[in-house]
Amino acid sequence: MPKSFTIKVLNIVSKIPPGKTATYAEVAKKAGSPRAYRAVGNILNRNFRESRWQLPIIKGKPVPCHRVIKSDGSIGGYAKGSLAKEKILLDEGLKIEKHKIINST
DNA sequence: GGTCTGACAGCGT
DNA sequence: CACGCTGCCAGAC
Repeated sequence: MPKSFTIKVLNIVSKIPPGKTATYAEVAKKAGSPRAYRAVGNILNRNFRESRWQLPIIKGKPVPCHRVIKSDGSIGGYAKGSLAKEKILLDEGLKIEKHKIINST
């Protein structure tokens, strides 16, 4: 079992399957603290920057932090820019309308 | 060791 | 319906 919350978050995010997305609240919840969504975003942001703008590797697996979105389904924020994040999500095969993720319908 | 920040979420106006 | 303020947690300085 992980030692720090950061490891948990990175681990969970790295478990997000392609073409899917997870909200900060979900990640935080799975990390053990449903109210730590603030910390989740903070961790990912810092981690991404510290990783030299590349996907951080946890347990030998990349951490697609761009798959983490807001609870409203909106893109939310992104170190490289919400627009870039949206573009990546589109490339993942997700459907985006008005800067918002459309999961099934 | 205390204090401020931050890629959010929820409620109120 | 859109915008604003507050509350929360863990991390970094």
